[in-house]
Amino acid sequence: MNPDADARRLQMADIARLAGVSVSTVSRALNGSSLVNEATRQRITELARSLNYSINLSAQNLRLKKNQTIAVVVPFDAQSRQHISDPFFLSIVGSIADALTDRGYDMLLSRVDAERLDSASSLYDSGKAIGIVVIGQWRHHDQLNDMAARKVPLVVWGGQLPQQLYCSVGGDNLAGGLVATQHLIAGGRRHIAFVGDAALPEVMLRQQGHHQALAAAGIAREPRLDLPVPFEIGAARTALDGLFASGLPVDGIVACSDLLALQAVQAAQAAGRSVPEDVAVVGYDDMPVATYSSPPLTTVHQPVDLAGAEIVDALLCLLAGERALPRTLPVHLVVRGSAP
Amino acid sequence: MNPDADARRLQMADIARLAGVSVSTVSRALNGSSLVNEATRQRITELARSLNYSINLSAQNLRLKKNQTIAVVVPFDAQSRQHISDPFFLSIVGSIADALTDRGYDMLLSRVDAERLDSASSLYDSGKAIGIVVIGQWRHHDQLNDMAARKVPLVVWGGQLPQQLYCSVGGDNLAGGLVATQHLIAGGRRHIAFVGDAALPEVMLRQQGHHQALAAAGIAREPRLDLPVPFEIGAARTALDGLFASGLPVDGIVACSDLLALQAVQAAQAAGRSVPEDVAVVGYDDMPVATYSSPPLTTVHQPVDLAGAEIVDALLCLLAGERALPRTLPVHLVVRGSAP
DNA sequence: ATGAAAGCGCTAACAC
DNA sequence: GTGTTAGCGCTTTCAT
Repeated sequence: MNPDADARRLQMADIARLAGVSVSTVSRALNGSSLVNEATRQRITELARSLNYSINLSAQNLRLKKNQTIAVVVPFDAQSRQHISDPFFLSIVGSIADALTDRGYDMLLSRVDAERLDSASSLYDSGKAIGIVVIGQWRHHDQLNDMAARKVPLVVWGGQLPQQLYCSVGGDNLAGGLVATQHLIAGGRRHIAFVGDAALPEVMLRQQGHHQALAAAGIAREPRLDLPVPFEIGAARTALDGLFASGLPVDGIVACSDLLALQAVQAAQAAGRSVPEDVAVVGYDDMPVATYSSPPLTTVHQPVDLAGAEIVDALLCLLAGERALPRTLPVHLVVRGSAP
Repeated sequence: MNPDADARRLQMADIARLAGVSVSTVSRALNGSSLVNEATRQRITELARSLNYSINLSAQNLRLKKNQTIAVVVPFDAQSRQHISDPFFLSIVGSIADALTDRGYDMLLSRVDAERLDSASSLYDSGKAIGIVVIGQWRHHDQLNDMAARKVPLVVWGGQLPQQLYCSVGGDNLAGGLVATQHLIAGGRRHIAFVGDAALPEVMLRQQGHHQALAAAGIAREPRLDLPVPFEIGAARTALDGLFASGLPVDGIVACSDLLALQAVQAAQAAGRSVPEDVAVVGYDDMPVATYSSPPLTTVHQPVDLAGAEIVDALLCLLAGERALPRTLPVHLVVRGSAP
């Protein structure tokens, strides 16, 4: 017996030999061509299945110049070499995975340095993927614009910015920031802190909404209440402790993620303030954790399930050669115990 | 000018023509072969980069019979068509993504029906991936064994079982269940509920540890204190409310995830019991949320960062033709407010 | 209805 | 050192 006969991968020629037909017939049979006799088609399909044969995709893709792989890129912070820790980003990835699976595409998950988002385009250039989804704009709107200008099929989860060449899909950040702050104001709060790094476009838009709400209520802006903390875990606590220690009056907090909101709750409690009585807290994202914390978080719900589908649809438009317009998805406030 | 000249993808022949050399020379230059003149190598590399050329991987893979893609499979519950919601599974995926990236592999993320884990092997059979990582055994140890018997390079995140043909990597579930319950017993608790579905191997092992701890302390098992609730969100609350309504004495809870623990805390509080005074709660996983809840969760820490590296190392062993033994990673209890 | 043969874009003997 | 050539496993004309 050939020693490596079972180690070698089965290929079409093997099936053809075993079925006593030519490879072309096998190819046709397996692809459901109507040019092949129904009986032989059955026989070949059967044989292939029983031998657990399946087509070599590298060869098929090469021949058909086809590829069904979409790259999803989750940037990481190179300084801290930190893992994706925020549950929101991971949920979005899950949602995209579902949408791609439904439409018969494969998903290549990769991570790139958040400072070099444009390095993601090598995934496209190399033919690994036919399109790219980047989760978040981070600080490099410009790099994303460059990629789009180079005709890389690209969709970005994030905020919609002026002068934007790429297609973005994201929650309505302006509205999110607005409703969060409006809710706190309606609850009688006047000294509202904003927790999030406005260097990120999404956060900047939320902060604009926040400022709009303040202005509409005739509340003067207090710059020291804007805390530019990153999403990465841990960094926020110090800033929040500092806020409560500063003596600055604070009776409300708008945080840019549920995790940040939970940290705000903790910091407040550690400083001897009760939530929501002394300080009302509004989170962002409405992740499962928002329901199960004590008190449960009032938070801005982002439509994660919808997000994956919208991102993928936009990308497929792009791949079909159509123009894909940026999409802004509706958000809404979910009122729970932390800010009734 | 050729109308679709710029639409067509650049290929080696183009570079060769432009550089005035043959394709083989380009191939050699781009692959850093020492057989090519340093000057021409420079020139070709330069040219290729300036034109943004990069190798067609389908062709390269076909030719080299190579492939650097690992499939990571996250099962989903077909009945509820539920998304991956537990942050732990998503963290593991992130950790694997990091480990694969570090080692120069690509990660294909896919989702399969948790009842048909074996369908994952088509990813291997089709050549999409050279190896497979399955997150969790779910109820189909047997299907995983079949895949391994069919020589699919496979590593499974989960518990180590007897009669196991595949390589598993997982936290030390037995020890985890043991220390969680021991800690509660040391704190004077005698009526300890266990929240998790023992039909899943990982949970079963934890439950064994739990029972061992009870036996060692001479505490009789009360079957009604074992709550077989699934990981999926939401289902647990009813069971927990039922527990507290039943009149059965309960002064401690061991939950199989931090999310389940948070729900236990909520259910206890809703039933008028205070945590940790009336009921002490221990979670599992030590996700970020455990730190930021109130009270913060005492929980069994799983080494997520290590997990990705171990899983990938095991798979690479397998791919190198070596035997990969199951690996059990150390866990430890992190004591916080919910069970001091 | 089926087979023979020509490539898809790349690499690696093998020549020179 | 560089070019020529023969495939990798598949699909698809073009014959028959």
